[in-house]
Amino acid sequence: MRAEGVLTRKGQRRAQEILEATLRCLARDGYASTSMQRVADEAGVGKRAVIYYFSTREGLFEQVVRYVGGQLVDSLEEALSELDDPTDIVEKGFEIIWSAITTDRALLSAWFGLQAESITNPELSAAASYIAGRLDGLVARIIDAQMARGSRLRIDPNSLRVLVLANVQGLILYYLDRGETPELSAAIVDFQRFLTNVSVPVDDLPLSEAAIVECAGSGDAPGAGRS
Amino acid sequence: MRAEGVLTRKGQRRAQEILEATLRCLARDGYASTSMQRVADEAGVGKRAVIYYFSTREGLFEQVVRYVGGQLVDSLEEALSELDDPTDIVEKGFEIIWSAITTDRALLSAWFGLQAESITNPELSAAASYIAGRLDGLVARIIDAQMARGSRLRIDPNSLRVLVLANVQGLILYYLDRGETPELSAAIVDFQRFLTNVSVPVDDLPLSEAAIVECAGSGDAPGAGRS
Amino acid sequence: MRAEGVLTRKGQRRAQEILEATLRCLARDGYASTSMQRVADEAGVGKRAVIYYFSTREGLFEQVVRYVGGQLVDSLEEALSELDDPTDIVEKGFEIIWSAITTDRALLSAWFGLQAESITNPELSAAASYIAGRLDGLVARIIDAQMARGSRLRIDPNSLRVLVLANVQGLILYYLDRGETPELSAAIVDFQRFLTNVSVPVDDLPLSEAAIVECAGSGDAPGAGRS
Amino acid sequence: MRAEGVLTRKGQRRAQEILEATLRCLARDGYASTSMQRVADEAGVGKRAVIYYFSTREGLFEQVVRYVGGQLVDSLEEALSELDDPTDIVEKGFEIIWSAITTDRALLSAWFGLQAESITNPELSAAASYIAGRLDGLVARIIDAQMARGSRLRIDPNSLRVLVLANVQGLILYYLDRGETPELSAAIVDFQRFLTNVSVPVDDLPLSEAAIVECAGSGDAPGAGRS
DNA sequence: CATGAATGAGCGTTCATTCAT
DNA sequence: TATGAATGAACGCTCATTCAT
Repeated sequence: MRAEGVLTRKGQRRAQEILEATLRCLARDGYASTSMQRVADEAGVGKRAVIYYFSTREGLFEQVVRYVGGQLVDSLEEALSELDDPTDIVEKGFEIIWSAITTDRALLSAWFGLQAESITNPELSAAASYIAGRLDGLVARIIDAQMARGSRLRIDPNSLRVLVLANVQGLILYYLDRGETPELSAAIVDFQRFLTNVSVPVDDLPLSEAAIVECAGSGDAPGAGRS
Repeated sequence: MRAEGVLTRKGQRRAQEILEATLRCLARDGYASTSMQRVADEAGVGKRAVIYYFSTREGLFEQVVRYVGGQLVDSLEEALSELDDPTDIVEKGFEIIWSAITTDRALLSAWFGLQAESITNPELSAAASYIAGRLDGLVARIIDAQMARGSRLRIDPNSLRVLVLANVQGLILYYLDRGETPELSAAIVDFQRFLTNVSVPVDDLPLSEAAIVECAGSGDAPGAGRS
Repeated sequence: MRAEGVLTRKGQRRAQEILEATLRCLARDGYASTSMQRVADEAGVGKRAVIYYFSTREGLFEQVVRYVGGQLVDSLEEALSELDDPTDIVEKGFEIIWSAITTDRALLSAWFGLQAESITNPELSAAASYIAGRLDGLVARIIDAQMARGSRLRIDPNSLRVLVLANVQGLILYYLDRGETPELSAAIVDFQRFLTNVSVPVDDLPLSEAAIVECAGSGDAPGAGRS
Repeated sequence: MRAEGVLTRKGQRRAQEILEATLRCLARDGYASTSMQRVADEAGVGKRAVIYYFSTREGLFEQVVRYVGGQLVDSLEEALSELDDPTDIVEKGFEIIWSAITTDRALLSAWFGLQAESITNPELSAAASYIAGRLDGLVARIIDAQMARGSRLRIDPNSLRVLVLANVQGLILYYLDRGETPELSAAIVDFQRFLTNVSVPVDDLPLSEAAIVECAGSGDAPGAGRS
């Protein structure tokens, strides 16, 4: 692939246009139906040009994921960097991710498609890991920052990191499958509560009853039937 | 697609063989490289037979997911039906799912590939929802059973159901991405602990300190650095 | 092929229906686009039934040609049998053939399609020869009848027979290619005049030698029998 | 279809080879048995190449007919252009056509197959008309040349043109159906004689009126131009 | 730097035909 | 007698990719 550093001005613009055309195609037609030909047509260039800039279909999608996924994590990082309060971080982070999901179903298709493919196609692993890696780092840094700020965690930080990532991905998949159901909203709230309560401000010790109770569930939940 | 009800004895056997050949191909070559031709060769039949029984590539994979996914949930259901203790259920369930994952990476590829596709391709939604739906029902039934047995939940049962499903899927994705890392193992243990403690035996009330502490984290975690 | 003699009453009716459905298809879709499936749909029977009665596609078309072509020649024969005057015969014959053509373009498609195929596919020769053979016999009989009636021909009767057949087929092809142009009409009139004048009423003799020689034939032809 | 103007040198050579391979296949296997695959094998190229250059089976045969038919008419034109005497023209023309037929039964199969198909398939009309049109023009030009040279015709020139074409096609069909029988040979001789005598050298006049009228045409035809 | 020509692989369709009942 | 199930062959389309300029 022609790395984006060895291109002329015009070439960069062109590559950019193709990338954006690809996103429009993904949003409209889905992952499997987005062929190089369609992308080329959408971008108003020859199919050959797409190949010239991105070599292969995989290469194209890899760049798309890097491009849009990167933007997502960038905005996450920027938004979260200004926050201190764990509760804020959790809420703000979810808000950003959620709006990205709602806005850009196409990216998700590309992302999960890539992830699924990467299970058996090692060529794609790198691309698939890119976003995951950045998210991973982001979460890790937040956790570290919290700890540096004096919070104590009721859970191993690495384990917490994994759980955060797994929940984000799992909840997204749930959303993609069934849409924004009430129980999903409730689950998100509960997960946020879990995150909030898992970190213990250093001056709150010893543990208060309230914190413990809120950790695992809302007070009114016990005994409620399934709707 | 020739639904599996309008086939002769031989036809059913044949369809079955093709399904199993498809699994072998998926396991060996991955999702993208598994063509109808390869499946046909693997099954020792003509390509035309594959098309005859499953119409399209998507149709084939849909059936594969239904077939293997169904078996997975079947065995889960059977294994869990004999268990009473929440802790046992949680452990046993994870054990079964995990062994299925380890054994059958191919299924997962098909499953997540389908899920990714179904985001934008409505034809596949049904198939993608099938396993999710069965898992959903299974989890719901377990929760109901627990409640019927007198347990109280510290969390809304629907929310719990969503969280369980999201964590299972999220942790699987994590596993697929990075393999079986120590932090993943730790996260699973922590999630299992969360599940165990979220349900309160009716005779344990009022809440003991111990339960609370165990709910969110191991006692030795606080203060630990990232490894 | 299940010859039409070994069928039940119902079977004969069925075969007949299929034959007629085939004609409708030929007229509507043309030779190449008339598949067993389409014929079956048109006839409202299963595709397998078509095969049952006519074995192969070629077999079906062979029967169609025999059926409709036979009817054409039948009507020709009947109409011409009542005529005496050469001029009448020629005019009447052309009229009948021409109306058949105009009416049943489909038959022509089948006929010429078959003829074209039979050039390289010996299986079809028999069918292709059938109509040609009957036409041939018809023309020969007319010529013989004329001669028996005392006419002398200015041309060898076998040669005449061939020229009649060739002109009929050639003019039909011309018509199929360009439609009913003025020059075609003129050519037909001229050909009819040629036919009319090629036979010399016995009581017209002697005839100017020059005319005979220049007009159309070798001097030794008159009076020669069919070989 | 990739018109033969937008190809590279190599591409033109390739298309040519495929065309010639098609002819060999037609000659060997016949029209119906000549599949794109067989043509590809015969030409030693991939099936895909055949499709690339000719798009469809029909397209391929269309080009074959244009190619070989064109060559036939070319050689006819060239050979006839040097001749003056009507008798020579008639004889030479038939000789050339006849040798082409004898040599290349395959072409005829393709030609008449196309003609038959074109009756109901308008896509093929153009191709079917191509040869017919060229032959038509050739005959017309010969007739005009004869008239320009001072010959008078005993028949309307347009009518004559149609009759020539119809007889050529009709006699070819006869030949294809029964082979080279003695009566066919006789008919050809008679037809040639008809052609020879239909044109009256200007210095032969006056001619016996009777001969003119009886021989072949309406009295008002001679001298009429083509409409 | 950029592109048109060309190609191999795969897919899904129609078609004719055979198998088995 | 009649028919549904099954299959091999071919076709023509899209796709991704390579060749050659």
